[in-house]
Amino acid sequence: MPSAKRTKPMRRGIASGSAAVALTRQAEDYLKTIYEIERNGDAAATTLIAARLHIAPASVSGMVRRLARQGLVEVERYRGARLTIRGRRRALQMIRRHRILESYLVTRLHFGWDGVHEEAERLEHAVSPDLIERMAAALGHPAVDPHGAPIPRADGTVDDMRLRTVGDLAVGRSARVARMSDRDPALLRYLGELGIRPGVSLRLVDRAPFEGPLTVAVGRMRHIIGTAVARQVYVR
Amino acid sequence: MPSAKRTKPMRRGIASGSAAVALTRQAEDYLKTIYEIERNGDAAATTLIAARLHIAPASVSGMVRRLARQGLVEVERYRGARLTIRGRRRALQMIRRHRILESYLVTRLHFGWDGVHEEAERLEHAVSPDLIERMAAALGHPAVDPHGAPIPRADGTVDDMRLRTVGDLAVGRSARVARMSDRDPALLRYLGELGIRPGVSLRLVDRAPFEGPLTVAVGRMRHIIGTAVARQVYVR
DNA sequence: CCAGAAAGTTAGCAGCTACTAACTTTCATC
DNA sequence: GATGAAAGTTAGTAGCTGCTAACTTTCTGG
Ligand SMILES: [Mn+2]
Ligand SMILES: [Mn+2]
Ligand SMILES: [Mn+2]
Ligand SMILES: [Mn+2]
Repeated sequence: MPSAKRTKPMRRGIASGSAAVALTRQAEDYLKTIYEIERNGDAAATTLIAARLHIAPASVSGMVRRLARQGLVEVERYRGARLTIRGRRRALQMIRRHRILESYLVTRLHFGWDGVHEEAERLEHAVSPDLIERMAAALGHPAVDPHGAPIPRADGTVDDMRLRTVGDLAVGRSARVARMSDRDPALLRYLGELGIRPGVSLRLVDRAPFEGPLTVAVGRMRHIIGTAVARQVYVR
Repeated sequence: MPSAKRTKPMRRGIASGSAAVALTRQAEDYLKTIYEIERNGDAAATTLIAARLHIAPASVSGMVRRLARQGLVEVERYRGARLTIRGRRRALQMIRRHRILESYLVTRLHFGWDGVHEEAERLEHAVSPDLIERMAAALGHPAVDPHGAPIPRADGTVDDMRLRTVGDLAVGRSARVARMSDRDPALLRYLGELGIRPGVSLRLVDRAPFEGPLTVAVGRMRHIIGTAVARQVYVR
């Protein structure tokens, strides 16, 4: 029942400067992954991409080459991949879709913030730009998603500043929770139980030596959390 | 960013009787197509499947064999394919997804009834059962989609009776529009302009000889439509 | 009944994506 | 600077899905 099928990706849409080419689901996920890794400064290393996507490093080499052939990344052999302008545009488009979807599903269909990521991870490859913009409009064009992540605008811009984590906080300092990783549902449920969510204020009360657990005050509760958790919670 | 990837389809969900196996987008569309063709009584012929999916007949032979291997269809060589119980269950699940999606997109996100089919055709493969049931609940468990097609229930039952078309009507008889094909956006826009939509009453005023055009009365308007159009409008 | 047309199948090819195994390059450490 | 570990690449394999070309089966009309 589909309207068309191609083995080769086909051109789609009107496309202003450089035409938007149809990519596979996998290619789109690679671009997002490379974007996220590159945010830390360096080119995206094969092993990091592989780990994030739960695939073997050998598989990444092949896909990265295909992406390079399509002009979406630049590769320096044995060194890693960087998005081209076109690649970054596409990555940001996918991230916009993902975050609008998460926002819509949580606010309009009462998804839990811990399960919504997986659903968005699939839907982002199937929605049309039209549907995404309708959802965005229905929500009043939100600036952040349910996990506090900034939503890229339709024009391809984002305010994606690097934030400190609770782990970086000095003892005694307060901060407002800005954002947290949405990848691990169990972590999100745990943080939810602790009352740690975007917008909440907290204070680092104590830090045990040798990378030990941290004591944080949230409201009038105190919680002891591990460093792995503290590194996933971004504050402002 | 996906949680897992497999080359081989993997098992998913809990599965009561026979486990629900993950199928590709293509396999799911084949099952739907075979279901629709089989509604006319006969086994689904290779050429018909191919025409509906816009692919070459030779490609169908291969996929049908794979579906047979998975126990979703039974094939009689040179004769056509029929869904097994499992295949029909899966087809109906996809049709439920498709129609709930269309209903949701039209009523909640103001999609036009002419464009919504294409969007649903992609989304149906990406949504979780959970999301579909949330949408169904939000809509109050609708019985028909925006084109008048019955929505299979979550338990796998449908009221999918065969209907007559406007073309079958005797001159002078009235009938209520029940349903129409949703495949061709241009046809839907045309019917919309004529005021022909599910629920509307119409009367066949005249029929020109030799399979000629039909005159139908809709409200106090009269329209002359071709037989090809008349065959796409189902009445009760 | 039989010949040609229509329908259907098989074979061979290609691209995508993932895997493992084997090899190469780069890095880190002494 | 050598050397072993870590990172990365290539080669070969496999399944899915589509294609065209060539072949086989079935249908149809005289
Ligand atoms: Mn997410
Ligand atoms: Mn994804
Ligand atoms: Mn439809
Ligand atoms: Mn579909």
